[in-house]
Amino acid sequence: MGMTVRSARKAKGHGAERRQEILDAALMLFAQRGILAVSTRDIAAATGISQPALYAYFRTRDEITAVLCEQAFHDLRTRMLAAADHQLPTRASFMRMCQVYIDFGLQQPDAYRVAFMLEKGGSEPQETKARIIAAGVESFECFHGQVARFVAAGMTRPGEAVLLSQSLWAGLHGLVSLLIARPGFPWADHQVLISRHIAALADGVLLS
Amino acid sequence: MGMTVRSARKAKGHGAERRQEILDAALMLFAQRGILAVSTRDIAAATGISQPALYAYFRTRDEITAVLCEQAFHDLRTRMLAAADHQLPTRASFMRMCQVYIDFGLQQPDAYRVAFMLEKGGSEPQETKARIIAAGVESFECFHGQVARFVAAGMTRPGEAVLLSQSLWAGLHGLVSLLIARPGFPWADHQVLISRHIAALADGVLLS
DNA sequence: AGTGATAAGTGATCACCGATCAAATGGGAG
DNA sequence: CTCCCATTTGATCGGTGATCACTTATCACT
Repeated sequence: MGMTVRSARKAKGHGAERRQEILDAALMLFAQRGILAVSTRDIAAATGISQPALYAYFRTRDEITAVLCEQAFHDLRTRMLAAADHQLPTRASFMRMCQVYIDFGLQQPDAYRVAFMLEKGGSEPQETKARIIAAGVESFECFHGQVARFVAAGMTRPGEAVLLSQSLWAGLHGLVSLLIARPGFPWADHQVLISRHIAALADGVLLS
Repeated sequence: MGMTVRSARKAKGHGAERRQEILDAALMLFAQRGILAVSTRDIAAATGISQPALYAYFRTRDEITAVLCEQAFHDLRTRMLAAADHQLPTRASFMRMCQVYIDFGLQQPDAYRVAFMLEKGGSEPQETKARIIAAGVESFECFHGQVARFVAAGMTRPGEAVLLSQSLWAGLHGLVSLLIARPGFPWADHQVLISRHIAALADGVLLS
């Protein structure tokens, strides 16, 4: 039955590779059915191993989502840095930065959900939770560094840079999280709404 | 044993009252332990009935949260209408409206979470889900009505009113949801951050 | 009062979940 | 060939949401 998959797996499986296979399978299932609807047994079956074997690579189910989250945030940092490189701090580059953030959220909704929208679990995954928050903080600091460039260029309205960054981040997050969480809402055209939103944020943060 | 509670319950229990008792107990537990950490058995025990009895009043666990959500949104509409009554559309009243929304979210974080931040459940609580979204839409329309007053007064930047409303709503939601979902983040002082955020939103929406 | 229909509540149970355990498996060193 | 140890597994634990058949209490009507 599962022999073919099993034997194929056994050929390789140097540990680290297997770990990544699990992550790949989990990511696919998360995107496909939604995070909460995927069980450890599903992930194991999709990977071609038994359910207890997962726990040799991850201490808990939440750790799988946490690692996926970290990977996604590494991607976000990469994107933001790539978009900012060699760009003068103009209003256009400000809006481009905002666009990068929103695109990231809409293209990786599950990672975004885990990072910023997930319910505080009842138990105490303190350490796992801390990793997710740390990944978010790291990305925010990258974001903050970008905003600081505009502050340093004297382009922003008065206020501490950290206040501007957090406010702007909240403004971006609001649209991303609502579009993700409530796709059934009677939204205006996404592109129009996003560009109008970014323009409003720019008007709120930058000097006119 | 549980006799005292049982007999006390049985004295009353006209159905509708019991239903509200369940809602009250659930709301308390949700606020106390977090939504996901409360089981139907917990709610039943707190109400003084057995767990299957819940299903005589609510078809599923999610319906309990949905009803609580509807009640919370009724409260939000009441607050917004009360705050807007007899107010001229000035920049100050605009910011007051924003403050009302944010206060609501921070004071009723669990209801807010259910309404706007909850994960799309894997199964199909289509009808229950629809009720939550409908409650959210209803509140948004109230919100939109308020924004429309500022548009009609010619105070806003160009753009369709619905675009402005959705963008502004997203801006407010972003701060509320992040403050709720990530209390451990190194936020700037809440009050300062909130007032700065509201000011930025006003600058982004209203004409200077 | 006695009786039967009706509503309400309950214990037992189902399938599933995340997580853990002792036992089985299988490839590499001697 | 044999031993060894890491890896993998079937079985199982406690807990979850939900459903079932059964008991209990209430009340209208003869």
